[in-house]
Amino acid sequence: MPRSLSGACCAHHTMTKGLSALSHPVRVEILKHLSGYDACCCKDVVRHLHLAQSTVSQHLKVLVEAGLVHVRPERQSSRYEVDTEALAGLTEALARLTQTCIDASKSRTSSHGAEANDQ
Amino acid sequence: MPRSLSGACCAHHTMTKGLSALSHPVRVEILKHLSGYDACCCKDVVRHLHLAQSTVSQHLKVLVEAGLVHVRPERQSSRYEVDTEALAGLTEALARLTQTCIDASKSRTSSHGAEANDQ
DNA sequence: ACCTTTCATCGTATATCGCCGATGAACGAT
DNA sequence: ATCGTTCATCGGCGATATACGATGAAAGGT
Repeated sequence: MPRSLSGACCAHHTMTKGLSALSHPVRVEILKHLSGYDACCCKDVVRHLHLAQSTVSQHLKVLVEAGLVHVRPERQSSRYEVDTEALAGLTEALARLTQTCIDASKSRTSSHGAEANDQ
Repeated sequence: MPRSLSGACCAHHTMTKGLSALSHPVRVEILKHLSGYDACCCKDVVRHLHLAQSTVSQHLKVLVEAGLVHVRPERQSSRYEVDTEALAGLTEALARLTQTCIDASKSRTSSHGAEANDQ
């Protein structure tokens, strides 16, 4: 599922969506909390953070929609769980982007690297 | 305020700021373009994308403020350059978070698979 | 001098985010 | 049936993000 089939545009969109989900400190904290304690429910996260239950529910929704968290919608207390594969895939996507930029920079400075010399 | 994380708070904020900067497809595209072509100026990016010059300038500003891009403010044509070390650092921070979550998940499933963590 | 190019910034309009309280639904217990 | 608990969703409010055009400043060419 974390696989993007064709163009890089789709992959970009998937990556930016995931990064957007992790671009808020509260959601990063939620992710760590979910990974630390199994069988996490919304109320559990609410108790750990100091936010309203509706706010936490929305943050969880963002993480779920980004594919980084699985939810088992049990009526009494929904179980939230980190999708470690999706998280690893997102990390790998960012690592690929980083490596692309590094390679491009290195190829410029090693092969010709003419136009960036003066200062 | 749960100050459970004293030292990691700053690191979290840095990471989320960087991820926030990369959470927009246009900025990812800008980053790739900057790494590919040296001596990139704003107008160059404008020509590559189909956005107004002011919009591109703002996106560049976001990348600069996140520390992912260096700018040499030459008046005629400011030079933008990817800070590959900062980008690598951000990637590493995300990789650490991912590893933390994976380790926590593995320790739960291997040692004690207790799921009923109800209060 | 004048004009062009390039860029940053301002102002504005729209959309989304982040937070909250309130509400209703689903389930267990009494 | 009546509570109590848990959770998702709605509506609202303020703040931020995204996009644009317009403007001004700096440097170079005429």
